[in-house]
Amino acid sequence: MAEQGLRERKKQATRRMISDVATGLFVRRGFDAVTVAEIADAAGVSKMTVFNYFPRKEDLFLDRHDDRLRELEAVVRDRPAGEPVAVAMRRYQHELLAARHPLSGAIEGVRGFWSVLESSPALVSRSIEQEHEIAAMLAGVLAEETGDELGARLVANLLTATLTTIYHTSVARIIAGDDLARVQADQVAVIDRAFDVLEQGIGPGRDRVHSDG
Amino acid sequence: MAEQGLRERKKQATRRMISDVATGLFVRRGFDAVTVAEIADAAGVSKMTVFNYFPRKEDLFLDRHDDRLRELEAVVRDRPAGEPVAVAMRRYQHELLAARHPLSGAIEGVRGFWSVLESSPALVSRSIEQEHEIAAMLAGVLAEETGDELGARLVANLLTATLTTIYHTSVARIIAGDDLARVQADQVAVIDRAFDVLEQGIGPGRDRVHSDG
DNA sequence: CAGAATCTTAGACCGAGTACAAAATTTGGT
DNA sequence: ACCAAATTTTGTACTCGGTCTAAGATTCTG
Repeated sequence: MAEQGLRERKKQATRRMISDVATGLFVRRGFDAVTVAEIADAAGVSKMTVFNYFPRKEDLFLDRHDDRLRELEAVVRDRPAGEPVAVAMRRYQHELLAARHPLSGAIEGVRGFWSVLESSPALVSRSIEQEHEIAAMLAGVLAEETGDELGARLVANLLTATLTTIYHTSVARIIAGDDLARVQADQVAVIDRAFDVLEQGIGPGRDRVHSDG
Repeated sequence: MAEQGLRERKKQATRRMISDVATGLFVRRGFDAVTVAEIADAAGVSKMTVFNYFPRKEDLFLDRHDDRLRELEAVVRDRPAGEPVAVAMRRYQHELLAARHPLSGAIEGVRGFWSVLESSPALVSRSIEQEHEIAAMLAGVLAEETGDELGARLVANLLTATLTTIYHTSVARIIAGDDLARVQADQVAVIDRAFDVLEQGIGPGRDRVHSDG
């Protein structure tokens, strides 16, 4: 199964090549200023081929989404039996951060990434859409586990909101020019605070710091 | 200030007329099957004028967004001093439901609305974007109140996730063919459950089931 | 090596959205 | 009521993302 034949290998290579060429152009000149025809040209390929690999122009830039979706699904599915989703996800976020993973948001590269993203409403819109796909996936997995549709959707949407808040907090600070090392250090507390709120709620109930149950 | 002059009144009328014509066409034939040129034609106006009032085609259908945004902002801003946002928002959701307001999601009309919405990815995408705008607005208002950026964003995003979950729950059931009266009755509990989760968190902490009062 | 299956290509085509300058309409002052 | 300024509407032409189709090139199977 590791062997895939020439055709499949060529396709993977072409896909990556197109994506790389496109990303390079986007970074240099901004998303909207680069046309698909231009990308095809620079990649030595026809416009149709570009769309063949990437249904929308936005997918040329946001092409890690599927991987992320699969990884998040694995986090939920493969967590120890009986462990609350929030606990597994909190741990995963800490791991991302510790590994200096791009998706932790606490990495130098987000500057370039974010400036391209913000350069285009279409790109922003698509990334929001991807966030929604994550929520839908989580809701599906959880509903499968518990059979409780409403509960699954509630948890999935709250969880997704938590993840994006954590990510955006880091990105915002790095964009603002904060020192990377400092942001990385602070993110540990950000993750914990976010998940504390998720687990204990926003209600004024008992003081947030402490749990009596 | 009630008097607005002929020009302003005409603009309002034209705007509404275009929107009505467009909505009619969308309902009959689906969003993507109707071109803007066609709408302009049917409305007896030029294509440019349509875009003059509605920057994107999607706005022709989702034109209540600004009102909603303002109303939600008022709910937060005008709530009794010291009252938690979640409490004010919960009350507001119950009011929407009691008033059989379209935005409660528990109303016959959502069928047509939703079928048009689902008929177009662009429309779905735009509505998700609007949801994001709501979250951003709430985050802004809350940050203004407390000065706590991270806390504001956390609460705003969780709150928005709660609102959309409530709405979608109702819509999904009505689409599925459930009896309207029954859905409306059940929504009271849905709202309370959703806000209970929001206020008390998804953690395993205290038993989630209790407290129906 | 032959034929089936798949991928790529060129070119025409569609619709959303923009640019621009001319024409129509409302406004405010007299 | 009339004129000039401000604003809105319109027609036309254009760009760009995305789809369609039919033909050509490449890889696969045996």
